Amino acid sequence: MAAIPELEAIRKTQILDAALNTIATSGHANVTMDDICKAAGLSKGGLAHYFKSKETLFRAAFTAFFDRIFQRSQETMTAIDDPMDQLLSFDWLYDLEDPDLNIGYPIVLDVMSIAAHDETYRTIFHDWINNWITLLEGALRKGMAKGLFMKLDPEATARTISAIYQGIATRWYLDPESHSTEWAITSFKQAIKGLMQPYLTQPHT
Amino acid sequence: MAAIPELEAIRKTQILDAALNTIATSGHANVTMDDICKAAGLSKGGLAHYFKSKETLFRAAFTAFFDRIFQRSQETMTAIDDPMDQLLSFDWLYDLEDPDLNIGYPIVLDVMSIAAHDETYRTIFHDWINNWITLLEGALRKGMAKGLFMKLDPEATARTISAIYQGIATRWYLDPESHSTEWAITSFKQAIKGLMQPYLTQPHT
DNA sequence: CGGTTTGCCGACTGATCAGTCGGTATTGTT
DNA sequence: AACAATACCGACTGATCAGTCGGCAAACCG
Repeated sequence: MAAIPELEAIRKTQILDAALNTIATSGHANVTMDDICKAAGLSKGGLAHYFKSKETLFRAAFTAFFDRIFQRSQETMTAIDDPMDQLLSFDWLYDLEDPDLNIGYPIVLDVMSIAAHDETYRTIFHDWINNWITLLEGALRKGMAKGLFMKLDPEATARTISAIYQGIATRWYLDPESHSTEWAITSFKQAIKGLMQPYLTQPHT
Repeated sequence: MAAIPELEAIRKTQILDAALNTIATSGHANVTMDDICKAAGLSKGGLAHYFKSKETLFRAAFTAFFDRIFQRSQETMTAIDDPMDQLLSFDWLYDLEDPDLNIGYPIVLDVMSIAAHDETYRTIFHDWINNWITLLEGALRKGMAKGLFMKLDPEATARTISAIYQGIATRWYLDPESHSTEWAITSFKQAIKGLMQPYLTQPHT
């Protein structure tokens, strides 16, 4: 019997963290179960006790990661009051010192490349995006309610804004030599402000 | 001896095409040399005669693909005169009927995910982006020379524009259920027009 | 106490796959 | 004709790896 009842939860997060770190470092295609065992400090059999197969583990790891990122986004955004500032609040994406992001970029790129061939991963991606959209949509609706933004399609606009963030972030991460952090931050601000400009009832400070 | 002297070139493109199609269908991580042999109508030994290793073949295939896409972009763009229309000329990206693009999206996503862990692929990505940037930069410079755009940083702006295209295209491809083609086209036009708005000397028709 | 369950170990197995190599056939050269 | 080089074949090899399984130890149960 387990000494502590929460052992299972502890082990699972321990394994999921190990999996995420290993995948982020080597890429999902190059990761073996042995690598993850080593990173998690468990044996093959021990790991098998908690996750039946590699696929199960990978999916759980990716899902766990996206949940974590969503929490972050939500917390950052709700700490801000002005709707326009909320739309622009994702500058924390451009910080590789942040451990979540450091592993996050490779993970997201891996998930997207798998999603191109796998229905299940497409769903994971879809769900993640939808969370993101819900947050941005909230800010847009609030702005309309407050009379700051004119009438617009909040979902479509939210999708455009998040796609802009993602496009710029991908460049910034994969080719930092040509895409500085200043470029990234200036770019997303200009792009999003430019997009919102026609809908603003008053100039944004 | 070869019956026809161009045999080598023929075989190589035949193999590269087979590789690209197979990778696009299954994802680079799931493709075996045997798969490619079958697709190319050659045996293992036959294929080995032209490409020494899987890595060599993959790199050659990806590079060949990016060259092809660059050609396309260049041709499309030079057929257009107005600089602002040139910036907006990439709506051909949003057409899955196009065979190049049909295989192109999975390929690009694969390359990006590999690039996250592999210097060589980062270079391939970097070079591809730079080609793209050069084209957009040309349009921006022409616009400035013509007095249509006010003074701006052409490289940084070109990078922002192409990042917007890519962000929107990725969404459109991976989650079409939530990102319609109309959304994609409206989005990139709004975003790019919004971005350029402050620099326009006269309203764009 | 004996018996059972849980947690974990790591050697083993079977499958997969990249790359090799001896061979054949066709074309060209002398 | 003899020889050589190129183009291609496919059986084989060695390495890798996911998943299995028998076993052990510690904790709990009756």
